[in-house]
Amino acid sequence: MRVSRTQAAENRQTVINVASRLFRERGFDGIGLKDLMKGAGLTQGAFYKQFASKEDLAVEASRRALESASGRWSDAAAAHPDDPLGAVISFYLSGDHRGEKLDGCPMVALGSDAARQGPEVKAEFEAGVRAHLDVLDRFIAGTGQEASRGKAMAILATMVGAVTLSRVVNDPDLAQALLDAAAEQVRDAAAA
Amino acid sequence: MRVSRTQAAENRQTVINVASRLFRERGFDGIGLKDLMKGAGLTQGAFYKQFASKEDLAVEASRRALESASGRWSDAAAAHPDDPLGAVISFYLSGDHRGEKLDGCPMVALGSDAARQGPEVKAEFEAGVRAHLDVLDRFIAGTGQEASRGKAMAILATMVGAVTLSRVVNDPDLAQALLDAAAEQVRDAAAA
DNA sequence: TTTTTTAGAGGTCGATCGCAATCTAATTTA
DNA sequence: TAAATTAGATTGCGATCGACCTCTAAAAAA
Repeated sequence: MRVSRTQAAENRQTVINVASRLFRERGFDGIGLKDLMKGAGLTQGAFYKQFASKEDLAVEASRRALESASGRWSDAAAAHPDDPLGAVISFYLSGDHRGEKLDGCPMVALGSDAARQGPEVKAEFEAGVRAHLDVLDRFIAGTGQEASRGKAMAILATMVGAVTLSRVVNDPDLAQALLDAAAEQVRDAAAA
Repeated sequence: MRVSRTQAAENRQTVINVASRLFRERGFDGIGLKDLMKGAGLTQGAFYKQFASKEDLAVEASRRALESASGRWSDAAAAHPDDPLGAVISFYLSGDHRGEKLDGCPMVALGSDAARQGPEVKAEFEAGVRAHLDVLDRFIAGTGQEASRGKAMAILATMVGAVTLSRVVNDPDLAQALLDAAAEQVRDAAAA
């Protein structure tokens, strides 16, 4: 089935979008190309006309997921001009976000996996980390840009760690307590 | 080749130990039973005499890894009675620990993976999280046990998140900055 | 107590059977 | 015609299991 040039380009984007979600849900090793393509409404044979390899797709999907994630941060902040940082904290450290395995933060969903990937995937994560830090920087009560950068790093680490931990425990109360404790510390740190 | 009862028990422990390391290095899905057993000096056929399934082994290996990890915290603290918390922070948020994929913290190495596992694996991680929190609790300048628990949770989240992030980026300077920023915030939080 | 049996635990090797990633030939239509 | 997609083939590894073997450990017999 031949498809128009623009349609083909759309298909490519669809595959990347689907992959960015399914990788988050099941891990890079947890989903095969067949299911991945099926999720995009295509068959596996079409894969290698669009991507060089599964790792190539992992790179594209990582970029897409990270961009989407930092975009959500910017959006949340923009929607609450009175307290942009508070808005980011509230949504990120929420029970809802804990449950959002598919669309949630890729640093949480794929952090351990990304640490085992090649430099190209890591480069995407590195860019994503920097983008998130930039968003935080903008809203932190910082004395100088250097002090602010350090605060942003600690805050990002706390947030990522809290959601990660909240997902590896069964007890919902413990999970919520972890999120709450992190939120409190992050608010303090940002204000200090 | 039949072996003695104690030898068999030893073999079982060896498999668990090897698995606790290889799972951390390559993820639950990243290593097969054949290589796992080879690492223990046995053949794959012996596996099902000792374990019901790969998931069964994942549970045992998770427990082993978490116990070892919280043990390291206790040991580090015990070795520095003057500043137990500082000792834990220094070793955990070090460049060395960042590079210790095999023996490092399982919450970092397997956090994303564990979130996708069944409740039995998560139960081991939950117990591990609680054990780590207990160690922190003991050394935090806390007003009451409740305030201290919250602090411990935020500190643990920050530490886990920082090492995770430090491993998903390529740039060693950024990685170190993340660890340093987390260490500073954690020290402040513990003293507050 | 000492010897002899014997059940079966713990092991090896190899088979199964499905799914993985990857590539090629054929099909379709812009 | 030629680009885009497909179905199907290939090749290899995944978890799991079964047949068989060896000897330990515990019971039975001396």
